[in-house]
Amino acid sequence: MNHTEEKPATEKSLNFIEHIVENDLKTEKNGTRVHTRFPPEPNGYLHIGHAKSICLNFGLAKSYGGQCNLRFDDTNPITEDTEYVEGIEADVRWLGFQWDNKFYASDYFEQIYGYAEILIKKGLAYICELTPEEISANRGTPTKAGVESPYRNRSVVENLDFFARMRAGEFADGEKVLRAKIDMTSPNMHLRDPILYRIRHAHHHRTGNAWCIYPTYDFAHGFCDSIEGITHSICTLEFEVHRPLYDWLIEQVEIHHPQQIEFARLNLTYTMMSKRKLMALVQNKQVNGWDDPRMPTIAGLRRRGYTPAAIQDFAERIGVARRDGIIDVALLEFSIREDLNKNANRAMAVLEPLKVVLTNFEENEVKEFDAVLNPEKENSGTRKVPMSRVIYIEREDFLENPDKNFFRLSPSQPVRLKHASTMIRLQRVILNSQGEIEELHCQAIPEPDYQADKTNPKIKATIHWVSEHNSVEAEVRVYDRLFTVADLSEVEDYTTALNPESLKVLKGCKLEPSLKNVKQGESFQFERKGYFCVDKDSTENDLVFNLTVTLKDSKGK
RNA sequence: UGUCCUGUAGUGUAACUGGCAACACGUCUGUUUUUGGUACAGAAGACUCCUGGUUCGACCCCAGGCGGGACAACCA
Repeated sequence: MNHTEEKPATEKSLNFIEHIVENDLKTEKNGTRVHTRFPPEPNGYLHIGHAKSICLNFGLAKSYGGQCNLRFDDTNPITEDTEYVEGIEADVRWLGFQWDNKFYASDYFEQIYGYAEILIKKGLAYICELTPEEISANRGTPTKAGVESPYRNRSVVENLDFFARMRAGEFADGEKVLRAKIDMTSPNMHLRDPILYRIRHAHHHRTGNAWCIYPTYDFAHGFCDSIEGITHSICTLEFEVHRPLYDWLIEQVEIHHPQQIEFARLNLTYTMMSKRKLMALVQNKQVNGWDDPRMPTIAGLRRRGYTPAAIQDFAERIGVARRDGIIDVALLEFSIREDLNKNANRAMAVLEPLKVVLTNFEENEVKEFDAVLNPEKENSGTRKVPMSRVIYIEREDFLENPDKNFFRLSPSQPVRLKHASTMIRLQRVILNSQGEIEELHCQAIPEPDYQADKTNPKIKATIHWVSEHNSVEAEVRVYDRLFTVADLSEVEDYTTALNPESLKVLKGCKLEPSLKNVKQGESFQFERKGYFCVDKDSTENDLVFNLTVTLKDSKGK
């Protein structure tokens, strides 16, 4: 049977944007072209919400044989920096996408300036000398019309002259702006003579000091789309009210008219998605940088052990629509578990060790077992696991006074040691001076011997373990959600919702010998615990692992 | 007391031109299992926001309500 071909497109339901694209293709609105773009502002790092947009834009181009540009929306020199453009490029590539072209809004500053002159000549733009406060006051409110600027009806000649002198640097910041002349009574605030150009004597990360006036987002964005021949300009819902202005500007200048389409931004439970607030978390040291594994940034997710495949799968599953909502973070966790279950090799690691002496082992006796690397993957191979007189098991896997639902080791219940075909039966509990359990003495019984004696209790559980012999010590960072509240939009001050237990550093964890020579970024399933990856802080002698996500746990149900 | 957008199982997304409301996650059962994982089988869960209209037939079209969101940066 041949499984090479994809499912026919008709079997897959389309999202509303795909419906639009297919219809445009059918009517040849843009010929056979589909051209999208991902337009980040280089003023911060990308997060999982951006990943949704990246998957959407690049994905659309891919599935319809089109192109997708990466375009940095760098119209505000005071917040932008090359550090961020580099980070963004790395993140997009890491996610698995390659842009057809890389552009910057600043590439078009000269052309955009020309469009401004066209508008002025058409009597559709003017130089306004009101202060920011006056402009704001004159704009009115959504329910109250604005009033026209006294500078609104200057002559074209005067406007052209002032505009040239603005560019020449004759005026200070804020002294003058270029405004569109549209309608101060429009119910859409964005049509009340929006600002097109402002004076900013600031160094731009790409154009240096060539300009001291910069176009606003509204003025630049549609023109950039148009110049690049974008067919579908996809953005989030908050730009919906900007669309009439987007359309108006392009119509006045009479150039290629891309279609702006808005979709609902991603919201995730227990996750904050505001770039500004994420920046604050970093600056206030509530996390350890943009790539802190608790951060929803691409860099954070990468360090946490998330894979591009899992993030793409997640983006696919959540779909695209226009209604606002909030996705359960459990869906993201499902995507990464599904990927890692299939692809991560298994290893045994005891995070909170309890020493167990196997009393029937000789002092230097070592047995060795073969353990499969990944039971979900054919021919994944095996690794050697040694067993010696002293082993460690997870503290939580032993209970002196268990209830009915406890399946693991207890005074009356032996357990199997995974991969070892060996049962251990408790002989003695050794307490320290505080009366706490210090170590266990157990008898090790090979499985055939154990099963041969029909009076032995039925084995109910198999636990992981690590022998002292050749074991590796490591630090393991166990993460929990950064916030305690599911819907952060309902919290006035997010700092009150921070989870004090979002990071637990476990030291002295015992790992099996196969984990001795791991590489940074490598992922493993620590059997029965979860998926962990090697952190960048890891060195040859001091291993550090991050919890990516725990295994699903139905204990106690 | 404006304009625009938006209401479908707990969550998210489908349902093409008006024709049995489907899929995924989550939840719950069971089977298998040397991971309380995975896999497999199954279940519960929706007056499709409400009221009326058009129609043989409405999640879909129309009217009116109600709920949620966006918009008043020289940010994007």
